[in-house]
Formats: sequence, C-alpha cells, structure tokens
Amino acid sequence: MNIGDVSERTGLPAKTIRYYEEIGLVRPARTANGYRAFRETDLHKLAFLGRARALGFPIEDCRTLLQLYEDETRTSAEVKEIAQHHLGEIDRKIADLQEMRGTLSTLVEACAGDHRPDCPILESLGETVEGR
Amino acid sequence: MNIGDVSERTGLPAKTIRYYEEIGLVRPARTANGYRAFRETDLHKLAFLGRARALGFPIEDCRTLLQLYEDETRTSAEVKEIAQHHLGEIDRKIADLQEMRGTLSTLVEACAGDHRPDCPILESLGETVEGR
DNA sequence: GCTTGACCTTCCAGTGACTGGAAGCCTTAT
DNA sequence: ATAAGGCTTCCAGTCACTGGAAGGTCAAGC
Repeated sequence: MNIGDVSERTGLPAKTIRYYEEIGLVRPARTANGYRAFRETDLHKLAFLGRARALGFPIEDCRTLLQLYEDETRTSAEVKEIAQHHLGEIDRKIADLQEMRGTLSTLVEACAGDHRPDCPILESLGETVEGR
Repeated sequence: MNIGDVSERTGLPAKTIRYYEEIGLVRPARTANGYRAFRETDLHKLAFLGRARALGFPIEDCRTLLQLYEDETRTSAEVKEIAQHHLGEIDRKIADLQEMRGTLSTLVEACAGDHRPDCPILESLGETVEGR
C-alpha cells in the first residue's frame, strides 16, 4: 500500500506519516522504485498513533504506548501511569485556560465595543501596580 | 535600568525581554557599554505584554493591543474584537481538552493498573474498525 | 511511443514563543 | 589583580508538524 492510501485510511496527512517514519515510529518497507510499501501492521500502528495523538498524548508517550501495546509482558499499571500523568496535564491546561477565560470574559463584557477609545481591557492590561 | 532589574520588576525572564526587543515589541536605548537601558515606559510596555501573554494572547495580538493602547484614536470596538476572537479560541481549546479528558478519564477508570497486561486503554487505542 | 496528470521521493525552511548554552566583554568588590 | 556576577551576541533546540521546491515514477489515453 502506498502512502496516499494509508493517509486516506488513517486520516493522517502523508507528511505526518513520513515524519513518523523519520522519528522511528513506523518502519515501512520499500518497493524497488523507492516508494514506501505499508503493510497492514504499519497501518494498524499508524491508526493507533493517530488515536493516541487525538487524545493529546505527546509523541514520546505515543512511542512508549506503542511499545507497551506490542509487549505481551507489559502491565496495565505501566499504561495507566502514563495515561494518568497525561490526564493531569490536561487538567492543568484546562484550569489555566479557564482562569484566562474568566478574566478575559469579564473584561470583554465590561467593554462597550463602540467608537470611543475608553476600554476596560486595555486599562486592565496597562494597569500600574499601586504603591512603591 | 538594566535588563536584570526589568526582569525582576516585570517577572519576565531576561531572555524573553531580549526576544521581545528582537521582534520589535520594545526598543530600549543603549548605554555606552552596549547594555540595554530601559526607561519607565519600556517597563510599562513589558508589564503590559506580560499581562497580555498571561491571558494567552498570541504575540501578534499583543503587538496590536500595545499599539491600540498607545493610540488615542483607537475605538474600544477594535480592542473588543481581538479579545472576543481570542476568547473564542480559548473556548475551542477548552472544548478540545474536555473532550480528550472525557475519553481518557473513562479509560483510566476502566484500567485496573495492576500487574496484568490487559488494558482497556491500549485496547481502545488499538481498536480495529469493523467492516471492510 | 508520448504526453499528461497524479502520484511518489528527498531536502530545506518555517511555525510560536521562547529557552539553553557557549564565548566573551563589563563592572564592582575585595 | 582577580573573582563573581551581570551583560552582550549568536547558534541551536524545543514540539509536531507543514509548506514548498525539484525531481523521479506510473497508469491511462491518444
């Protein structure tokens, strides 16, 4: 199977698949003309990677997860730990964004959004801290 | 004022301040020995940038916001539009993360996390789509 | 047999917003 | 005189791709 078919079937851009090969996540065979020749196992791996990435796992986590997936002597504890750590990161990011959202939405609501220059958003950003 | 003092007073790393100069967000004077000489206005700008960045505005938005801040003929509508757009981005990111969080936390809860290899997380990632 | 178009290949550069580190100059205190 | 600490520039690396150029390959149609 050529890269175009794999791209279509996995939903990953061809560029991304080449990149994954470059960093050693997949090792497709090559045909005589130099084209990558993907087998079903490669396709399966790439689909796995696509789903792991869609859950936001960093590439190195994906690499580890893939190794664990293929390792029959793994323990689910190893997998769970990675996932829990990642869940923590997600929670941290959500909290950060919600904090930003809170501040920003208050400011946006307070801003008239008209032709005048007065703007609580800029006032807040330009605020001089009181006291020396 | 030298970069170290500015760093301390704005909370921005010196590296970041130099980077902001490089991309033209601030233009500190220089003393005879080549050191950056920051004035109060520079400090004020950098503090503004620090707060805008803390709200997650991309650098180019920060640049525009700073220009508007210094432009007496601005309208609050211009500012509000940038802020609203950014708020939309934040909401999108939160939604993405919450979606990931939902899937992932379900999987984590379903995973025993013990010494056995059976793992719903890996099973889900490796899932083969049914049908040909 | 030739052309056309759709594939495929590699390689290089750019993204965003820094961050780390090396090599070297300047200042201040001892 | 020297040592510590601060400052300078410049280059490379981060993360996970993405865009684009230049060129090879293949299948279909004439």
